[in-house]
Amino acid sequence: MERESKYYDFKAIEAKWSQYWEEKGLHRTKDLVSKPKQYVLEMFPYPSGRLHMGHVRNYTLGDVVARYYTMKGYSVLHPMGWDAFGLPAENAAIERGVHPEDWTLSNIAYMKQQMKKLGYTYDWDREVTTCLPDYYRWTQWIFLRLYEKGLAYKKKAKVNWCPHCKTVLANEQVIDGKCWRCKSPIEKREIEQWFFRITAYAEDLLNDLDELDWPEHVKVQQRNWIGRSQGALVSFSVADRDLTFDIFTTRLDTIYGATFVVLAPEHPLAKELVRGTALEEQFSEFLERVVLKSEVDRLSTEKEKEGLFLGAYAINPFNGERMPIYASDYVLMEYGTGAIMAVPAHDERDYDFAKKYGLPIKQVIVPADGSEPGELFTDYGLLVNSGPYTGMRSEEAIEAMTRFLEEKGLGRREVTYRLRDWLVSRQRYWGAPIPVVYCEQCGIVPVPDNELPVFLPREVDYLPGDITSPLATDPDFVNTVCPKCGRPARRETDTMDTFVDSSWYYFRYTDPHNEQMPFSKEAVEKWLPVDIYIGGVEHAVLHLLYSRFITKALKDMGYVHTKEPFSKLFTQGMVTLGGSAMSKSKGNIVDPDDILRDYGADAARMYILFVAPPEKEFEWSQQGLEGIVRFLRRVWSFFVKCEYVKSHASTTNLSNDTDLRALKAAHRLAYRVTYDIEDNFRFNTAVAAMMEFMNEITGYAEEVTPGVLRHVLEVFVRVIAPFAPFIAEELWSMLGNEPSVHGQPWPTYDEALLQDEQVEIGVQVNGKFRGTVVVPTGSDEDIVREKVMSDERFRRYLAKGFRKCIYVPNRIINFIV
RNA sequence: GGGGGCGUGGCGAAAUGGCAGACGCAGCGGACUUAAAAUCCGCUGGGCUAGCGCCCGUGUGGGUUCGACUCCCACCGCCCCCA
Repeated sequence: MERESKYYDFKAIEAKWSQYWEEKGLHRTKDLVSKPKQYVLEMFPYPSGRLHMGHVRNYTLGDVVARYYTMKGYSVLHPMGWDAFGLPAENAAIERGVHPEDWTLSNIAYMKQQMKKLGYTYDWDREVTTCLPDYYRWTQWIFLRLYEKGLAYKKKAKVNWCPHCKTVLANEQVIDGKCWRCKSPIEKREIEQWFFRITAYAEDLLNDLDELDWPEHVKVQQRNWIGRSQGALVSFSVADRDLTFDIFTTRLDTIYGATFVVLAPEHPLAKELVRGTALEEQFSEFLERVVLKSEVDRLSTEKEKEGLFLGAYAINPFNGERMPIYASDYVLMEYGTGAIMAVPAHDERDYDFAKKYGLPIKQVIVPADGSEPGELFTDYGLLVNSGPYTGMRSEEAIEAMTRFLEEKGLGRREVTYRLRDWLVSRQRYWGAPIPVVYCEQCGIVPVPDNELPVFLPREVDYLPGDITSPLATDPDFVNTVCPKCGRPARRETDTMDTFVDSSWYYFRYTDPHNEQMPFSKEAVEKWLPVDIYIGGVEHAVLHLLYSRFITKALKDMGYVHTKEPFSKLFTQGMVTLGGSAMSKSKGNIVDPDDILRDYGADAARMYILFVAPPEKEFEWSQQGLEGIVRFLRRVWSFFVKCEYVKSHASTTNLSNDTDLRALKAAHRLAYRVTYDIEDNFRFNTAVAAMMEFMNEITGYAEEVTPGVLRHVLEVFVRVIAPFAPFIAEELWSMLGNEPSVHGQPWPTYDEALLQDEQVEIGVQVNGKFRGTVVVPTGSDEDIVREKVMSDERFRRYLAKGFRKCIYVPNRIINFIV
């Protein structure tokens, strides 16, 4: 294995070692029972064409972690795959006439080759591609299991409809309420669609967050998303009519202040109340208008609320007062019961509505601290004007009033969630077909397991021009026979949301070639949960919540042993250019190929790790890259200069003070890099530590005994190996060692060698920094004080003595005068 | 609208209650060179000073503390997510 050049020729080094690793199968998962396991996973990409810098950042982080744990002696699973169904493939088909499958598969081939160039340790024998039948077959299988458990069901829901393109649009295709392609305003249409009952797990999804080693802000986002609220259902009756309805409130304490009631326009009671009255026509116009509004607009506290009096009154069960019933867009049918009591004095949106429609505002809560309440006061406080509850604190009143409701049979305690069921139907071609058929005789019939997969036909019309799915245009696909009764039947033509594909892929990696099951329980038990999951913070809610739900459902069905898929999560920051995320449509892409060609994989990896802390967003800049290349070149020439050490055995037998200095530098380096990796992946400071080590050692290397120098440099090479794997391998052999450095143990450090004998202590007077003194490490206050007092420089500040002295060992001493 | 985040030199950043600016980029000066590039050495937050030094400085305003970039409150600006 001779080097081709005395210069740092990264192309030659990369070519040589990637071939060597491939031949030796270095990246294949080693299933060693004797070692503890570590499942290192990065969120798999959508194969959009080529890698962008965000991918490079994500996968480099994961690769360093995987390599680090391998060197630490773990049995590591580090797989990669493709989230390969999705809309862009269909767009490519429409715009360029390429078949989605061909487009996707060629993108995969390209991106895979890019990943290999970057030196990632993926076990490609376990590659998973969600758009291939041997994968989506199992996505369908999971759908069927959920269906059997009642966790998949059908109901009507709104879709976005573009009247011009005559097609159903995905949410991301609607921009400001307009079609992304033709800019015409979109409409809402209601059709029957499939849902997953994620709300059945709302409580578990919330509670189990506590056990996860996830960033707190992600947990907070999930908690808010689930949005648990504890409150009460209250039954109201309609005055002079034999009708009742339930409202949900979290603020039962304010019920004496209720002055009107608001129904969602979609509420069945609303229609019922206006039927046959003069208001009927006005109401249906109103309803039509509201239905088109987005939820964001409807819930806004800024946008004006629209309401319509329904000509009827409700009776407040606590005080018997008559309250007008309105329908308004700010109440949603999907949340709570679709009906609220409005308390304008103590709720912001009720207040705005009351102002607009001139409705009474009645104070029933005052601040507990006796301060003057404004017209609108939304906090807890003390009750006033509330009959027998007057004088109670809000918390007490809620409890007492709930008991009253329960005793009288007028209501009960209720917990509601903001979380809604997961709509999984997509009226698109490029996705996994939903495996059910519709039989006139038997109704909805699931496709039997032995008939899976339901293959996606290759040729269809992607723009069917009807409120239907592309698959519906293919009679060969649609027409089938009922698996139950054998009569003619129609297939479901919707495909599944791609979040379904990505909600279980981490299980498939453990057993990717299994043809009997999506995975064996044994394989999952061996590897799951994922020990460290790395990906973009933009997935903090959806993907991560869906995956948690699927895992819990599979656990309850006995297919897996774990109730949580990802023990530890690391969310990396975005890579931006010109202030926004790199994306094709914005044309702000930095192509990793250019970087690889001009600077090499090691430089690309080191740079992206060095330039910013990994959880933080960073604005791409090419300039700093030069610095990393210079560093690698400097390392290279230094090792060329030190090549003589290879004829000396590596040793830690020290002969002089410089040997000790060098050894200490190596131990400090090992300590700092280990600590930085363990402490939340602080790779930027880890790389800085390597630079500092180099800056130091190059100053006195020739004075170090060759065997000691060899030992010290071996520490350096092992430390840099996960970061810059190619050059590390080459440097390792330059030191006279056999490959591979990546099979070497991670260097350990000796605490005793981390401390210096002397330490510099900051001297403050009245908290102001005035200089330093050097004392032996670990000196007592007396010694330091003595040293300061006898020092000429501090005399002027301390001439009159001092009142107090604060000493922090090895850090600072502060005199208060 | 709701939710989540981020503000430190010319730039990326470090320091998470104890000497603000480690490490790197850019810049300036020097060495090498016929010259340039590359490389190497030195300087580099701002202001005042002949100099020793002194003052100011982590978005803004308050607070806690012997001591605050770090903790608390309010505000300003920017970014991300929303079935």
